[in-house]
Amino acid sequence: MNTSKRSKQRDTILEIIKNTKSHPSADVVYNSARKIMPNISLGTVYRNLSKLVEENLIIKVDISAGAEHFDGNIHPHYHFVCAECDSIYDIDAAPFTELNAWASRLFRGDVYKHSLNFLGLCEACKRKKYNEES
Amino acid sequence: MNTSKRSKQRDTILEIIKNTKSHPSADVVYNSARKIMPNISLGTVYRNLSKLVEENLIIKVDISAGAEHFDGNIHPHYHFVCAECDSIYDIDAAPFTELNAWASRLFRGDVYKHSLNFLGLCEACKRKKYNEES
DNA sequence: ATTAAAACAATAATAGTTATCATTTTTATT
DNA sequence: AATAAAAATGATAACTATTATTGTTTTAAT
Repeated sequence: MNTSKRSKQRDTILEIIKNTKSHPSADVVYNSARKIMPNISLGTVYRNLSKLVEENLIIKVDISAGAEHFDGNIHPHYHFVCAECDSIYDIDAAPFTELNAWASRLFRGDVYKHSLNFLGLCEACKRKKYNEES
Repeated sequence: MNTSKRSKQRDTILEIIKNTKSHPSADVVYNSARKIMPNISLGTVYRNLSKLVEENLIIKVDISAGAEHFDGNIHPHYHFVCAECDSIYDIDAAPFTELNAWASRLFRGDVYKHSLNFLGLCEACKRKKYNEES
């Protein structure tokens, strides 16, 4: 009893996100989608991104950036954010599930999950900085 | 050689944040401040919050909420966010400094720091839910 | 007291997102 | 294949959070 109807727009949006590791924002998805469907509207992109998140087909990256970012990798994992270029990268490692129990011991309340973000300088920006200095 | 001049507005804003554990947003700080200085403007609140963060007198909480939230507790610590009421709580425990080295091993780039947020149900919402069910 | 830098209040502008609505598409049923 | 109800769409208005602008006031060093 799924109350949603398929649409070319949603399929396109899902495919765009599944085929990139760049954790795009709604606006970036919109511009990619327009190359395939020039008449797609920004509202449609936002609506479908929300729906895809609800359906657990994609995830919303839990970072405090200006805009929301989305991830086609739905396996639990952490993220790295570059302080210089704001790029988001996946950390390819299994999360520390025991952290939830750890927090439960310190806090009166139920702990459902956690998110762990690393901030630093990515390889590309590191290289750029090195070249500028030399 | 500090290029900033003191103001009653900034002192008031700092005091408000230092005297609460509620991790207020700019808007909440603005409304608190207006009770003390009715003519303070919202722009002044935003400007001073940014400045206080720059000066490391307060921190900006690293969560992906609708609005920014600020914390007078400048000691490194993690946060708990309630999925029901969006309240933010401090986790009173020393951070796992070794996580940065762990991430460095998995990722080509320099890791400066990390932020760890727990999501769950706070004690107050837990109690509320329990009373509704009974 | 003078003066330049900084901060201010008021408000306009911007970015990101959500809501509205008339039209089109999907999908289940005939 | 035709019908019809539900859902999705494009266009656009509205909204929320934040930043920028500007003329005036305050601060603090001389």
